[in-house]
Amino acid sequence: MKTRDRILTTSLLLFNTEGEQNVTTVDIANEMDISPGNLYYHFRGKESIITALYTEYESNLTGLLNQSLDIEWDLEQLWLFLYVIFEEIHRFRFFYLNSSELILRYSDIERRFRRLVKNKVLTIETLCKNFLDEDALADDFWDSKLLAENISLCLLYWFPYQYLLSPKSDSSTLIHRGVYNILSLLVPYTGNNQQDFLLNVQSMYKENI
Amino acid sequence: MKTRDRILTTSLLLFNTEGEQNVTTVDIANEMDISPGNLYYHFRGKESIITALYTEYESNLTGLLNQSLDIEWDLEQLWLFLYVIFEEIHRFRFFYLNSSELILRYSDIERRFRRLVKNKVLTIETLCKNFLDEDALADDFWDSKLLAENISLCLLYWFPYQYLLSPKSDSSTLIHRGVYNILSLLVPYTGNNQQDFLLNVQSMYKENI
DNA sequence: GTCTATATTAAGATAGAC
DNA sequence: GTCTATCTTAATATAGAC
Repeated sequence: MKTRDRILTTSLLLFNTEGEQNVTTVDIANEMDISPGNLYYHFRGKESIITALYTEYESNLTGLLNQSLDIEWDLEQLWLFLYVIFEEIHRFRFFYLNSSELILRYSDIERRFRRLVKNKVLTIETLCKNFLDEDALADDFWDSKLLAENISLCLLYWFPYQYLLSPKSDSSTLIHRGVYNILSLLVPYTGNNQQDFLLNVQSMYKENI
Repeated sequence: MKTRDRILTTSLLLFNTEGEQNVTTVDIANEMDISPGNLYYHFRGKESIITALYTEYESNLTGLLNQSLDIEWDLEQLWLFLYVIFEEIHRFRFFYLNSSELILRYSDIERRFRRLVKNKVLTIETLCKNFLDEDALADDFWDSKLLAENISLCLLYWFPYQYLLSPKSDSSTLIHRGVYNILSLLVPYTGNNQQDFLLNVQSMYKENI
């Protein structure tokens, strides 16, 4: 593994566990047993490491979101889709543990992160419309919009919220619970099959945990 | 107004607008046109300012939460209650814009913040049980717990989410939309009166905006 | 590509005069 | 109580040897 890649991997690990603001370039170099000077040979500084990480994350997530359009979903596919999204978010969770302050300091990432979130909300709205009973989503545009916003909010802040309540949670369990939580938000909009849908989701949850 | 109080007021303002990590003791002193030395006469440092602000916030919110128990709620009271909570959160929103990193650095606040959030979830659960149709909340304990968790998550991250999507939002509109959003989460659990409840909430929203 | 040594900058904090 | 001047510490960044 090349040093440049090791720097990215190590930075990601430290940012996720210690918080981006609590990690310095020297910390990263120490963790890798290389000198700070070496680190600065590969990257102009911390911001440029963060930008490289963000670029990877953005491209992964955009790929996932684009895949999802024009598909007729069943519950199992939907579960898997949400699972993979959560996994990706978890892999780069430091962006979320600190999104508000991070975007204040790095305005380039601010624009890109905002665009990505808006893209995410739109994808979720489309997905909901394809998946859910159209009659159950009221004519009033608020309903489907509110639903998509709440799902998006949950996707964004699920990990920060869970780490706040219990910092030592097991990540795989957290992801399963996150998927379950989002699917539970859909229940009221599944028309006449609410009871079935809920039972299916619950049994899926129990299988996977 | 005494200097000590002016320091707290100014710090709160700067923390909320610039982000806590982007504000130094010198920034605070400059904003007030006093010397850094003077600031250090009144507070041991930034952490001790933050702790003082947190103590005020905690005591305000605990008071609100305690008030709420053992009351039979109608929709109007509930609207007002949520509004006041959101106002208080907004007043000290810097804690929320950066909660994850902040608690990593200040472990005293970490314990207290976690306790407060848990207290909040419990209050919301009780409140839901009092307010909502008991039959609509399934026997399975997950349902009422999930609902309370989602409301709590929304209370915690409403402002960070909204500022992320549109940084220049008007705060009073944001609060109204936050209350509306939370009440909309309750709709599926209002039993046979769902339609009425939703219409009432919507008209209340339109009145208040 | 990598190291050591060092320069630069900024935040945090204190001492002592007024 | 408040100011000026100054110290300490830590993070960021670069230069030059290997």
